Amino acid sequence: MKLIYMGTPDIAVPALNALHEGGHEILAAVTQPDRPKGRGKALGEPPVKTAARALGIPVLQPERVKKNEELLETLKELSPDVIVVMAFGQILPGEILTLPRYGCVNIHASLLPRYRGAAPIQWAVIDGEKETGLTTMYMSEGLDTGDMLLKTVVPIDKDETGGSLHDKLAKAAGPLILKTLEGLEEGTITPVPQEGESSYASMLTKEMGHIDWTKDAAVIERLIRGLSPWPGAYTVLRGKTLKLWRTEVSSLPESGEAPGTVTACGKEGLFVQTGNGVLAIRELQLSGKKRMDAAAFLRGFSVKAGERLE
RNA sequence: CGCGGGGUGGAGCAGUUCGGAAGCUCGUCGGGCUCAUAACCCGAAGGUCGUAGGUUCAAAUCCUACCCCCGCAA
Repeated sequence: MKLIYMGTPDIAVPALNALHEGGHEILAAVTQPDRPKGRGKALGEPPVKTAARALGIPVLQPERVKKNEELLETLKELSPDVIVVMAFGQILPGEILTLPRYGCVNIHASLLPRYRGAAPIQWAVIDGEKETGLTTMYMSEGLDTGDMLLKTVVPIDKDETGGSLHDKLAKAAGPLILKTLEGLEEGTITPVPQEGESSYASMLTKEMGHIDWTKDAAVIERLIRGLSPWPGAYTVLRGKTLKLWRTEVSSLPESGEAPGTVTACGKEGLFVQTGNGVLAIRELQLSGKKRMDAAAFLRGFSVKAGERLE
């Protein structure tokens, strides 16, 4: 099919490549404008732009897509059969949604109608879900509310992080979108309205990662996994940010001390009392330092039992 | 020029203020003790102190430039 691809971050790259390899004619890739990023201030281009250029696909980077006559005209001239959207980052106006013959198809990283919205992957981990997946759907003007086409189910492992799940889903998106387009062309897919329990996965913020030690150890452990590697979960040790990368719920008995208190530290790691249970810190990173395992950290930085994490 | 921390044997760090012997906790190797051990005791190897210049009798330490890593912010 002749299509236009809209997407921005890493997760949208494999699907673009798959469409290209699958023999579809990609008329253009629409992505967000280059923005300053990184430590310096250098202008960085969205991953989808990099990927599209590598494939020789023209790139469009409108500042915004709503009320953008120029963009609308360009899209009309290209006359795509379908527009495929994955993690584009902007809401598409009705004029665009109805433009292609087969409409606009979105790839969403959850099993809809659950986890609509911006950060479905991380929230699935944080909530302790056993599985999640991808859903392709027709786009409507609501947020991830359109009729569903196909799904792929992906299990969530015990040690799954937001990052690892992100990668799994990104890979799975290619085959799913190819199958979806094939089905649309052959008329073998019946769109299904979203019914049943829906939920919304709000955007992640840095502040979410500030650990509340009064929570259950299991809840904190999942939060740390879900927010890894971005935006990361952290606590504060002696006034410095201490990121926690890997933890385990410990079987050690509770100390009876206040939540956030370090109860023991040694080769096995750092143990922290939570609101319910003890959490063992395996891998961490102090502000300005590299990420390292707890044993290495303790060799150069002595933490005493009884210290508080805030 | 967005703000800030840092580069010291294989790992994590101290030492830099106020120049003057390369140190700590581990790891590795050898030996000892032990029924045994990730425990304990004794010993050893291993370092261009990020790079390049400069100041000095003398630089990890002071000055200049550059490279690299990381936290915040986006």
